[in-house]
Amino acid sequence: MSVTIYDIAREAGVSIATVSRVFNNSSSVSDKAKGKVLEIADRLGYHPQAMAQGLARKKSKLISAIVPVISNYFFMEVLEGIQNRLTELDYDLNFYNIKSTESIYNQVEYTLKRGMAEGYLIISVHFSEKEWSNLKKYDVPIVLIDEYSSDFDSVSVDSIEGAYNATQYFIQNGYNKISMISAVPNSKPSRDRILGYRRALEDAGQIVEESLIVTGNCLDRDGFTERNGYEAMQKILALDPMPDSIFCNSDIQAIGALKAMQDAGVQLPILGFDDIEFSEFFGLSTMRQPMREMGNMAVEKLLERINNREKGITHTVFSPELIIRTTSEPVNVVV
Amino acid sequence: MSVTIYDIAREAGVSIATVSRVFNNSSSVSDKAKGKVLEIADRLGYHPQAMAQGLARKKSKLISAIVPVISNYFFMEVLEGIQNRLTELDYDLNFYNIKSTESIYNQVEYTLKRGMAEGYLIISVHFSEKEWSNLKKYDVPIVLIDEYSSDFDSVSVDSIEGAYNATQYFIQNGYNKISMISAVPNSKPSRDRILGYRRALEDAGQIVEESLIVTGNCLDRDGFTERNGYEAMQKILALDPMPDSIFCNSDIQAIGALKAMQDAGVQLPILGFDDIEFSEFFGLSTMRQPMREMGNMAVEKLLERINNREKGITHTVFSPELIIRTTSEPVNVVV
DNA sequence: CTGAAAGCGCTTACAG
DNA sequence: CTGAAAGCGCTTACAG
Repeated sequence: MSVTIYDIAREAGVSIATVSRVFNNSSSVSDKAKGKVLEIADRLGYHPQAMAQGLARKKSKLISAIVPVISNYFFMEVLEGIQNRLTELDYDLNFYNIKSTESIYNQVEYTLKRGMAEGYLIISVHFSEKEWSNLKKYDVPIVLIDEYSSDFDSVSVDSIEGAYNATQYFIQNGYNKISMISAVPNSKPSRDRILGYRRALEDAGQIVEESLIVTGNCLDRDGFTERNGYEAMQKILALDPMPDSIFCNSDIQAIGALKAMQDAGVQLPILGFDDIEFSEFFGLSTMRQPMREMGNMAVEKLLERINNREKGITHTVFSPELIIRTTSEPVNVVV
Repeated sequence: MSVTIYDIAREAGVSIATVSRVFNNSSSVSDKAKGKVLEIADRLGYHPQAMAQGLARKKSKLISAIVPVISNYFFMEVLEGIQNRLTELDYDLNFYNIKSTESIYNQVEYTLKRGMAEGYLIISVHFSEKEWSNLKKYDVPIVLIDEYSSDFDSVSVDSIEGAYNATQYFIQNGYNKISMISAVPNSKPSRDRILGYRRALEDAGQIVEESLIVTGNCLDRDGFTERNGYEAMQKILALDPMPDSIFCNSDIQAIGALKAMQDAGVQLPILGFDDIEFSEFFGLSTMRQPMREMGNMAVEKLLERINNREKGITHTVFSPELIIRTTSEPVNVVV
């Protein structure tokens, strides 16, 4: 059996309270007692048990992250930011991958109810305002990442602004038949990016042609895949007349689009969204989302919320940053 | 304050034991009592608290995964396999990202000591046999993934065999100046793959030229990056005479290598290792590691171990599978 | 089928 | 600086 506070108290000839104290270095303990306890604890390989501490303290030092699917560059990088900040703060991270076979809402609710963590980070899951406010009743600290609800703190990127600026970049460079590769319509980021694209065109006095907004047939992961981008680009290439440039929903789709262009022997300027690790390598121009920073910031907010349940709800919105590399240039260098 | 078993017992006019029983559907409870408890629990939003259950049961329903760095395709896919199997089994997953700034051994040891989880999955971390056996003293269920120690259960892929077969593929197709892109020498998988490469050449009576085994200058992530592959390929292209084919340590490096070839306007047959999601899309021929399956299998083993601490230690080794797409062909189609 | 009670391993006022 | 004691929220023989 594992060694407990009792074992080491007995051996050291002190009370369990004293043992507990040396491991919490809370109130003062005589050097003598401390030394003895530490020595014995080390010899016996003792370590406080997280669950018991959690119960007694009524806090688990545990944060849960809930993501739709782990193997996606965006989540991965956000998660890395989260995890790094959390270890610095001596918190553990546990995470839940939403299963696509069951109701997302139920899964999130279930996780929240279990009450294992002190707080929750919910990434890229989209609910109606009604659903979000339903979740409020669990009265547990939550911060949303890449999503918005007036009921919870959130950190996200301004997709509309990003799409607007990306589109404007093309406009300012003289393009006037700008196509957009989008994703599934019920994806919030995708909708916002379409919105930004539209506004930029309208503000420039260009008309918005619905036929220029396309997505691929493969709708896995809401369409955020190379395959989707490849298919979307094939559709674009079949357009007559062809667009003169492409703003793409996500880098991963842009990479697929680049391949489609290459296979077709065509080169159109293209700009992505995200700036995943691959992008720099491929020379992909893009709107960068500061993913790790978002993860960090979300942790910060969550901890503040945990320490002060009453503070006002805040929403942090990062402005994405336009990164011009080669693919957005007139004669781009495809991979 | 959150509602407890006491609140609902009081309201239902039963003992806390009864309440507990309905939530464990262990022994029998009268339908009447059960109904009342359930109704009240639902109304009050009650749910058993994981930590208290953990303490009382002396098991946490929690498994920890320890990985060197989360944002890497290999880990991601393995993690996904793990997570999926775990939710099916109603276990939670929490994970630790090893920080590169501190001793890996200390970090692992610390995590083990905390004793929060019922078992641990340790992925791709390399220790000496001495270090591994040191860890044995914590007497906690552990299974290793992509790593080997005689002290613990493990699941991995036969890198030597994989490299052997990949190299042999080129040999059988008439190549006789096969180059290899490797990674840092202290990476076990890389070492094994070099070994397999060597043996295949030797068995075929070809001499092994050390100058043909190259890696890039960028050693982040042990060299498993596009950049490293790009740099390595540049070195290979500078060789005189040039090799006639390339076996590459990892798909991610192979993607970098493909780009280097393209930038140089050269096409040499190349074969990777891993079969990450990108690979199919790029037409990359490769030795597939069944990453998700490995994750699944590791979970299976860990649970068996948890339920039977005394069973014999086993090592499961998957044979990687040769996937021929286009890049290994004489005139390959680079992206 | 059900309750009283002990126990899981720790923390933390409280009193000294 | 230190101990006795209550409490964290649940589970589980034990007895009925």
